[in-house]
Amino acid sequence: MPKRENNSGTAIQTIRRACSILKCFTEENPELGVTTISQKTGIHKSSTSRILSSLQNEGFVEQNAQSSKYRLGLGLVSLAGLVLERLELRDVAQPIIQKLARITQETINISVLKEDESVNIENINSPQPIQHIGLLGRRTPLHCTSTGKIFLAYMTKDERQGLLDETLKSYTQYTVTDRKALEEDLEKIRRQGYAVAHQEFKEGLSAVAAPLFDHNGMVIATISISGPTYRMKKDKIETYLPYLLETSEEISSKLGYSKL
Amino acid sequence: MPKRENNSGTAIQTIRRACSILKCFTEENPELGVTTISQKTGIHKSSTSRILSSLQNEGFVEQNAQSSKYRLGLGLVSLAGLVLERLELRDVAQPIIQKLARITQETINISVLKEDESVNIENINSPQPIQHIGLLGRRTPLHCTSTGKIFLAYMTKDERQGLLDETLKSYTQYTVTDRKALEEDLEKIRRQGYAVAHQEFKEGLSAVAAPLFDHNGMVIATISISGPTYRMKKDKIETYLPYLLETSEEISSKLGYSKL
DNA sequence: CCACATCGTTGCGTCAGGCGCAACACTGTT
DNA sequence: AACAGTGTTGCGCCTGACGCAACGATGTGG
Repeated sequence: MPKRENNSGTAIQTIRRACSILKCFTEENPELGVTTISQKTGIHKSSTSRILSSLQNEGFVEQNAQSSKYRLGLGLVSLAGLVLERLELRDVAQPIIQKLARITQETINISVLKEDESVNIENINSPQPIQHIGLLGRRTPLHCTSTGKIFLAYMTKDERQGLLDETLKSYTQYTVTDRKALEEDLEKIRRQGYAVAHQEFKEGLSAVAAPLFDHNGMVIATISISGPTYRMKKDKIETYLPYLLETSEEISSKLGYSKL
Repeated sequence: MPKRENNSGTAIQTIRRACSILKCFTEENPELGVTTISQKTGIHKSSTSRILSSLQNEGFVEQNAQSSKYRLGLGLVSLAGLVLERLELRDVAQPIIQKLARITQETINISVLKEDESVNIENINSPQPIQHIGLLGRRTPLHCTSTGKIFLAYMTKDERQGLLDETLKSYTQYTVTDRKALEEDLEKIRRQGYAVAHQEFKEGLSAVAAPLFDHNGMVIATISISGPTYRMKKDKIETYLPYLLETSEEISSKLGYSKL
């Protein structure tokens, strides 16, 4: 048997396998067949079938009755709900950002830093039906998102070095891949207290983000407004900014932060 | 080795074990130690430790650096996000219910039926900080919640028989445990097109719910307003009702439902 | 301040349980 | 009707997950 199928170190294989199967499902491929999964993961078809069947018993995946393809199950939502509940931040922030959502009519996200990515833990989607940008739980890179740059800007240079890859991956023609240019951008973000990103991660997508501080003055999360680039021009962003900063300050102060 | 640790049939033990470990975590006990989990599940301490370690590699659990206790991880949120995204209903409903949340200032939930429980797939919490009633992913019983009674009311009697236990479990002194009384309640709910529950599931908790129909005229979900009983008196509910029904009709029509 | 209790982790040898193989039932296509 | 595709399932082999016990770390009470 091949020693390492996808990832790290010492762990129970069955669990590693089960997880790698779960991770096959994406936004683009929400339903997958046994054979496809088997190919993607390199796990034998029979094992794949058995693992899926086990996961189904637990409600982690469901099987489409007609196509007999599998998809992720509601059991995951229950567990994830507990994770989200643990984050007091979310309780505090939710009512407050509703006002911001109403004013801007754009998508609002709250994200936390998890390893070398930021993870959305709360989102209110824009009522304007363009594209769903604010998927709950979505992970995005740090160096090319407004949210991520906030995290980078408010950590020490050493921490930053540890998290960023050698070469900054380019996602669009606007992605900043030069280390020095990024550092300058971060310096500017620290000065002004917010971060902007235009199409640095995805074409046609723009966002503004501000930091959320806890009682220790640490940045524990970010709040961001995002929307299609054509709606998020400079003047529009300048209109939103005071509301964004007001909101972030209100949440931070409820988390026990004082500016002193 | 004992044949059945907790649940059904033929499945890979490691996965069943891993899942039963994950399911140890609750709202009341969000952080657990290896020994505690081992006792709860009946799995040997060493195996428990190894399984947790594997799950940690996958981001499904995290370990508190100080106490070295475990808690559920953000990796689950990413997967659950994909589940929620799959439900087009959620995209459609989210912008619409924001208006309802603003008007009522109470907690709004959207739930779907999953086996013999209803599962919250979307919630907007009340800005009034009393208690968090609308946990995402929370599962609630059918016969004593406004949401659940909607599902029961709009299914056939046979389906209902299949889902309800022999004896209706009593959660509070107000829980309807008499089969006949429940049927009468459901009949009333069908007539008026909404369901009310006062403290039937939890003391001090009240809610009103209405059905959401898809293009086939099937009830696929419910929308509910919930809050503390002292705020949800009869007159208050009557004030909310037209807004609730208007909202549910708006969502249903966007799902392709027409009243004809 | 040390003995003790309790925590979570880890080598080790064993054997149960997960594995790959191949045959299977089933569906939809040529 | 033959076929290529799906997902599922006995079967027997052998690997890999298991329980045991020892370990280091932590903290607690005498």
